[in-house]
Amino acid sequence: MATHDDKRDATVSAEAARLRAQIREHDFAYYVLDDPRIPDAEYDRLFSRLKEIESEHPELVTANSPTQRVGAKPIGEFQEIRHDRPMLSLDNAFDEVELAAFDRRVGERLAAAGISAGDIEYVAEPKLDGAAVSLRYTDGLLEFAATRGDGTTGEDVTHNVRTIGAVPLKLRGNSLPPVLEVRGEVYMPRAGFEKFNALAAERGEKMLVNPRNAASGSLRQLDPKMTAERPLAMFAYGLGATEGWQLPSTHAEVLNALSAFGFRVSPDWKLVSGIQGCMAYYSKIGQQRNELPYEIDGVVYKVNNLRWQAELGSASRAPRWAIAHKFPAQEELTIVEAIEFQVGRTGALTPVARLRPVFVGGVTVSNATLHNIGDLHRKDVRVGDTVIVRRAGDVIPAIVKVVNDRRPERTTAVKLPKRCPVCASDVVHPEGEAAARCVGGLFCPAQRKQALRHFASRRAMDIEGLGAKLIERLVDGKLIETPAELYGLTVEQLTELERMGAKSARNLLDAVERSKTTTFARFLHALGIRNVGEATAAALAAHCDGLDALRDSDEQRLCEVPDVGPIVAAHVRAFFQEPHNRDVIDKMLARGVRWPRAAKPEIVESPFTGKTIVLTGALSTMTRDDAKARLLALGAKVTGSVSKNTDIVVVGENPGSKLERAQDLGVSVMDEAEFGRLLSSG
DNA sequence: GATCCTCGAGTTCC
DNA sequence: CTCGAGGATC
Repeated sequence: MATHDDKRDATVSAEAARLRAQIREHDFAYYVLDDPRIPDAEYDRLFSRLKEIESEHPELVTANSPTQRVGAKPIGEFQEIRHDRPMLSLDNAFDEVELAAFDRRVGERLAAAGISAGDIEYVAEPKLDGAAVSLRYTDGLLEFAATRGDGTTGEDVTHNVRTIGAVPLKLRGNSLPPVLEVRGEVYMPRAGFEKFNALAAERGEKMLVNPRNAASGSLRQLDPKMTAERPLAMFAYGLGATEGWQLPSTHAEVLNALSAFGFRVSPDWKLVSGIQGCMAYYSKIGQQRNELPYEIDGVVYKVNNLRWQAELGSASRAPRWAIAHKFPAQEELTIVEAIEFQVGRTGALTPVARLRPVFVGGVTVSNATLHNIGDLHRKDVRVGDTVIVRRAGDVIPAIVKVVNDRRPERTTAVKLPKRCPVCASDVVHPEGEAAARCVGGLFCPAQRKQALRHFASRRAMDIEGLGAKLIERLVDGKLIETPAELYGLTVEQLTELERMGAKSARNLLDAVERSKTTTFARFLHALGIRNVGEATAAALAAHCDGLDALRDSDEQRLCEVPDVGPIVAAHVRAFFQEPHNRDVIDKMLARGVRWPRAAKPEIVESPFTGKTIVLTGALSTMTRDDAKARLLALGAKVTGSVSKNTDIVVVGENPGSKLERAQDLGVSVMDEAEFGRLLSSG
């Protein structure tokens, strides 16, 4: 029966080969082309069938089989690998002047060699923030992978690189070179980074600091199983040593050849000409920077002509034919010079780090909030610490983490002050709450000033020109203590202040006068009752028949108002029970603050009526506030965050994360043009 | 009791 | 914008 078995084995072996080819094709489509051809379940089926065959016929297992990406065992330590051709780093240019100097040097050197180049042609591509690797293929099979190391000798990370889906274990194509060394960047896509961290946080496991560290850290795992779980990818960008292969004549052709071999090459590379071309590319990529699916720290320009590259050669550390044009860093190191506590309107104590000024993401940052005492202790930031400051997609600087190795000796953890730094009242920190608070209330000058600022703010009483600075002077000058006194100010009083002439005084009084006529909702909002913001104030105003009714409502009645529960009701009730508050309100009313009963606005039927709408990005024809007001008038509900209850997301210029979230949830999205059309039609 | 959805509050720099 | 927490809902 030997012949029968032979025949069967041959069939099985053929099936295994066929499965491998199929899986390789699907890997290529998925990881390299980013264009999956079959459902995951179907892929899994092919994969488990191959595993099944291989476990029944171990003799059929090949080293480059897709099942062998994660090798058997963790390694003990990294072996050294010497690069046949050194892995050089790149010189940096930080501005146009340095770039022009590079371009000029290239032109001069070529001219010296008798080459008249004119406007030099460069291949421009994004510079990824990851870890550089060199992959050696012999006869089309991945032999080993090494890190850059010192450029001459790197570490053998083959076991880890094999686990990366975008790295072919076997090259595509028919005529494969006997030896091909491919240089590329291993990186972690942003989405993968975020997903990994979300999962790690959920499981209480260690989180990754940023995608860059994540990539190089992942390559230095001893156990390839760990690396396999990291969502890594690779872009190929160049060649090392090659044997038995006819080199193309330009770098652009090299990139195309790498694509043909089955590597993923940056889809954003471009041929540009001269400095103008480079600068145009730089600003275009710079604009896209935050939307790219991976993190970059600049762009790279390489002389396209390979013969010219050879002519230019290399200095000791870096080639003369390429340069990295860096973006301003989005993450920088700096030193914490002090940690202070600010007191907010509600008495909340917020720790703020005063930083040695540092240039991050295009601006100089000197302050960063630490949110609350819990956050401060979790990060354990201390005075004198070196910290990583980030100003990424979001605008607000944040302290990412402390660099522990650089902590000076004899530092102590920051303690929550026992007394308010402004008024010396007690500080309480209720169990289970994030915020610690000064109990001083309006006795505390900080809280009083913040309360007044809130009262005058645009979305409350909208007193033009009355900002933080002026309030500070009015309170310190004992001209006002509560909002009621605002409505009794005189020109004579005001002009006694430093640098306050008759004209400025008149302007302020006019603004105060204008604010007297307002709406019930704005007035309620302006009072600054705890947990009563704009929306809740509007709900209270709509539900209660005037101030007198609201003043005397008990908690049960208040709870009938939508969005009001026992906690908010208690705050509202307590506010109006307080004699001082009643007094201040009465004074304001006596001095002319009023809200003419607005006729219930006729709701115009429109495509937005009854819909829940979220606005994101900047609109060109109106402000977001205007858009919101018009939508409200059409009977729509405007909220701040996208959820599955959202009907429409209106997207302006530079939309934030809300657009992404809308796409995730399948919420319908509308651009400004369409939005404007529907608004005017309604 | 858990989960989802909103709202409120606090914050940075130009 | 982000976090925390109150309210609503299942």
